[in-house]
Amino acid sequence: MNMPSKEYRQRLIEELVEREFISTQAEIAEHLARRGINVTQATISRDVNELRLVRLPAGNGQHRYRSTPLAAEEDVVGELSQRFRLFVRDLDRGENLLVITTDEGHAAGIAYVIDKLDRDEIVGTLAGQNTILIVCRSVVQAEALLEEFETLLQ
Amino acid sequence: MNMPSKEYRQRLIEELVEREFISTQAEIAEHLARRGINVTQATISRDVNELRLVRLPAGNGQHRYRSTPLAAEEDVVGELSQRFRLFVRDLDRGENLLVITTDEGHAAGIAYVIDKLDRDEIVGTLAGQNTILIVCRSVVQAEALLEEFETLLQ
DNA sequence: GGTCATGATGAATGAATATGCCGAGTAAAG
DNA sequence: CTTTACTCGGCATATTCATTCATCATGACC
Repeated sequence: MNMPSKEYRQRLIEELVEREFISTQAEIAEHLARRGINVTQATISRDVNELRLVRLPAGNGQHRYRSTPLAAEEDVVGELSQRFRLFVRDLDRGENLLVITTDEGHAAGIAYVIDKLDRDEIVGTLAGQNTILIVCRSVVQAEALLEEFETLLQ
Repeated sequence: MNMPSKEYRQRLIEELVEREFISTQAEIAEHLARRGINVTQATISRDVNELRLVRLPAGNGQHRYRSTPLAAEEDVVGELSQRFRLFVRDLDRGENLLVITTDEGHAAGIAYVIDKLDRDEIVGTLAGQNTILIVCRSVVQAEALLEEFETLLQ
């Protein structure tokens, strides 16, 4: 019925909460209305749920809606870190090698994702059933990469 | 007045929400009560605010309090379905076969998980790079299984 | 002692959010 | 052209959360 689709509206909401200090769903509805999108709070509530937005207390009685990393699925890095979180068991470094232990059977999948990164410092990857070996150009680069991955995994 | 201080109570709350799946403040109050700490929802509300806890939507209408939206997710069936969503592209049925299309390289991983289910109605699974073939005992069972999987993915 | 200020809390209530139910629209199947 | 199945979203309401107001306890001060 409405040309501006649900998807479009939700994208606007995501942008909105990052750009502005939004503390209620009614407020979101107002902003959308100014853009010509008229929906009720009920709809916003459903959107907020699907987008997995969060109402973060400021500690002083104020609140602000924020998106969470858990919601960022379009974002490549976000998605990547999700997948990693799920399947990567362990990270280790030895010389210029990184060893990643994964859930059984997932090594090939993770390795494929890593290959797609097409990083210069990675010479190549080798995947077994639950282990990936990443060969880096240098020890220093291996360390840097390890740290980067660990950050991704928090 | 109360021996168990406000500070102590708040520490308990922080532990609690990380350890258990808590979705309302009333629930928090219950748990505390079992530990002999009797406070009302009003107090919990103030605590939640001061601790800056967050009520994170699971995307399916459920909520869980978390100490930070950035916190790692390690548990829960609800999140397992999330994992599948990331990797399962498509579900299809033909006769007594289910065909699952996955992200490139992930077929083996998903197939392994399915194998571990050890379901009677599954005769066996066959995984390529991005496709899994599940052979069921009967057409009816294939249909039921498909529906079950689809429910998991919502 | 009394008085004042402060902080924690509950009861009641107001504000904000979630949801059951229904109808409209749409697409696929028959 | 029906029927069926789904998705979306409004309305009304239920649920959940925040806040106001009053009370009690504590400590500082005179």
